[in-house]
Amino acid sequence: MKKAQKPRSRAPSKRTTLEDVATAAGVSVMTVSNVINGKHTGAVGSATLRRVEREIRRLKYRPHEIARTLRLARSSTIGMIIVHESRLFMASPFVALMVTGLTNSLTERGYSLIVQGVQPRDFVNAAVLRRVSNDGIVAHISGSDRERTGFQKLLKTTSTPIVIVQDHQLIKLPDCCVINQEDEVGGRLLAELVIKGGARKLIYFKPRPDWPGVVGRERGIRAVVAAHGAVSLALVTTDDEGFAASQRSLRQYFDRHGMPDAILSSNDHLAIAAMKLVQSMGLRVPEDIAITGFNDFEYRKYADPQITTVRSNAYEMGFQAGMQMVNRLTEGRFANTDIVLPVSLVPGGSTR
Amino acid sequence: MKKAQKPRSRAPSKRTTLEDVATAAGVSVMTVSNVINGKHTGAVGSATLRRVEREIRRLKYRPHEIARTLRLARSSTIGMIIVHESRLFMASPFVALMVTGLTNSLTERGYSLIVQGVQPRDFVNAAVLRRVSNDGIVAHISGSDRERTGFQKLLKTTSTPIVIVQDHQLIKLPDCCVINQEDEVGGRLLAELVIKGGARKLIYFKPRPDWPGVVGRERGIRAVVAAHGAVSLALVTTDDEGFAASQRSLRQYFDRHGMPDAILSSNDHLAIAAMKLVQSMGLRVPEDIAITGFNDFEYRKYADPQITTVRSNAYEMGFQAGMQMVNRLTEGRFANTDIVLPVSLVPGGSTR
DNA sequence: CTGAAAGCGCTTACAG
DNA sequence: CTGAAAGCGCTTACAG
Repeated sequence: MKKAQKPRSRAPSKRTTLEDVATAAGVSVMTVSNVINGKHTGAVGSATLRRVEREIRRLKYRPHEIARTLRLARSSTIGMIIVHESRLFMASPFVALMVTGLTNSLTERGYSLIVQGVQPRDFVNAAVLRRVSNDGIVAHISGSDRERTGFQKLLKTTSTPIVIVQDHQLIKLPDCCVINQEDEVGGRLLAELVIKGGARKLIYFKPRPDWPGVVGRERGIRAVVAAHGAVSLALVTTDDEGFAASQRSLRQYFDRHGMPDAILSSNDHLAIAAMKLVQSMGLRVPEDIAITGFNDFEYRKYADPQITTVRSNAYEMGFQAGMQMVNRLTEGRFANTDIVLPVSLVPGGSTR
Repeated sequence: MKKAQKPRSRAPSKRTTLEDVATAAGVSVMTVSNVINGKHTGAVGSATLRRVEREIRRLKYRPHEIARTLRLARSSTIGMIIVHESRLFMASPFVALMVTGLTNSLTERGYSLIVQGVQPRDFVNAAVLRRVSNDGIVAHISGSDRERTGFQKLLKTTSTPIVIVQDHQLIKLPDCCVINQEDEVGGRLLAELVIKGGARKLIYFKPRPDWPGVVGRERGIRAVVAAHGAVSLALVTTDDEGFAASQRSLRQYFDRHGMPDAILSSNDHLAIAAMKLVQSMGLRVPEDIAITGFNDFEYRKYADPQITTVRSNAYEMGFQAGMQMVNRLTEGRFANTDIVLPVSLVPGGSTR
C-alpha cells in the first residue's frame, strides 16, 4: 500500500481521505472532489458518479475542512471577540442573545463561529488577532474611548473584514460595518414619558465602565431634559451591576441628595434593583417615583409592577452582523457600513 | 521575485508568510519556524534570533493557523453542539453560562471554541459532524431517550473525543467523558424541605420535551415522596417555558384537580411564573402554598418572596468540560469519564 | 547552528 | 468525461 511507503508520515491516520475513496472507486481524486463539491454535472459520468457515491458512504468519508481551507484560502469561519470586564461575558442576556443570532445566521449560510471573551488587558493576546484563521471578525467592545480606540487599531492590523456591534468607528477602518440600535431614541422616549408623568428630578442610573449603548441612551435623555426648563438630571453609577451592589450605590446617592421623581436605568436589571430598593424604603412605584429600564428581556416579567422599558433586539443585531459579514465575504464589500436597528417603547406599570 | 513566477497561484496574497520573513532575514523558513515556536534554544544563534525577530515585527507576520493545523493534524479547536428545540438556544442562562465557562477554560489553554446550536431535525447536518475540523466535541443534547441515542450514535461516527454535559452515555462511546450535576440530590433536598414544611399534595412542574437534568430532579423528588406514605405527587408539564404559556398550563391543571400544597418546579423561571400565578389567585406564598425552583441565577432575586432553590454551577460545568477535553487531548485519554458536580440548597422565602 | 525537501488533504488550471 | 501535478503555509526528520 502507498501508505506504508511514505517514510515521513506519522502513525498511519485512520481517517478516510479523498485518495482512499478514489482508490476504492477506481477513479482519480479529482473526480471524487468534483462529486463531493457537486461539480459533477457534465463532468462526471453517471456510472462513475454512482460508484463514487457508494464508496463515500461505505468508507464514511468526511471532507477535511482544514485542507480545503488551506487550499481555498478561506476558512468559512468567523471569529467573535467580546471584550468584557467580567469573565462572565455571556451572563448578560444581551450578549448571549446576540451571539445566538450571530451563530444562527452564520450556520444557515455554511459558516462557523468561534467565540472568545477577553478581559480588556488580554485583548492584545486574543487568538483571533494573533493567528490568522478567520475570514472575518465580529467585535463587541466595551471600555473608555481611549481603550476602544486601541482595540480598533489592533483589529485593523488583521486586515480582515470587521463588523462592530454596539459601537462606532473610532478610527478609520477601511473594511468595516457597524451595527447599532436606536439607543438615543430609546432614551428620549423614556425621558419624555416620565416627564409627561410629572417627574422633574430625574436620575440616570448606569454601570461603569461606560459602554457605547449606555452612553447613547444617556444622550437621548439629556436631549429631552435640555428641552425642558424645569427638569434636572443627575447621574448615579455603579461599578458592579449585581443586585445588592447596585442597590448600595443608589442608596448612597439617596442618603446624600434625597429622592428623585424618576430613575431612568440603563437596563432592566438595574431598574428592578432600583425598584425593589425604593419599595423597601416604603415608597410606591409609580405613584411616588417612576422607574424605567432598557432591553425588555424575559425576566422583566418577574418583578411587580412590570418595568416600563424599551425593547432591544439583541438577537436581530447578532443575526444582522452575520448576514452582513457573509455578504461582504461573498460580494467583496459591505453593501451597508452603518446599520441602525429600531427600538420600541414597552410601557409597564412602573411609570404613570 | 518568486511569487511572480508561480504560474498557478491566485492573486498575489498580501499576507506575510514564513518564507517572506525568511527571505528578509536571510535564513531558511525552518529557522523562522523554530523562532516562532520557541524552539530556538540551542538551535538558533542569538544574532540570527534577533534578526529574525526584527523581521517578524517589521513585516507584522502572523502565523497561519490553518497551515499549521493541516501539518500537525490538530486544530486546537473544539466544537460545541447544543441541541435545542428553540432557535434561542442561549436564551437559557444555564446554557449561556456553560458556554462561557467552556470558552474561558479553552482559551486559557490555547484552544478555540466553535459554537453551534441545532434544532433536533438538523442534527444530522451539523457542520461539526459533517466535516472534520475539530479536535473534539462537547455536546449538550436534549430530547427523548430515542432521539438522544440517535444523536450519540452520530457523534460516535466522528471518532473524536467527546464530552457530554448534562446527560449519560446511552450507547457505548469509547472515547467519552460525561459531566453532570447532582440533580437527583437537588430534587431530594427540595422535596424533603416542603414535606417538612407540612406539604402533602405536591406537584412537579416541568417543561416538555424532557431533558436529563429535569428527569434527574424528578427522580430525587419521587424517591422522597415514595418514602412518605401520606404524600402524593402529580406531574404538570408545559410545552412552552414562556411566562404566560407556563401559567396557562398550570392554571389548566388547577381548574381540573384543585390546588396543591407545593409546586416543585424544574427551574427558577417556571417557579416564578407559578408563584405569580397563585399570588394572582389570592393565595399566599409560602403560607398557603410552597414553591421551589432550581438553578439560582441572578433573576431569582427579582420576585417576592425569593424562590427557594438549588444552586447549579453551570459555568463550572462548562469550565470542567473544557479542562477534561484539553487533558484528554494532551494525555491521550480521559482521566475521568464520569464527573458529577455538587449542588447546594438555597433557602428562600417561598417555603416555610 | 542551519538548510533542503517531504508531506498534511485538498482544489483547479491544464492537457488529453 | 477523466487524470497527473502543482501548490496553499506550515513542521520535522534528516543531513550537513
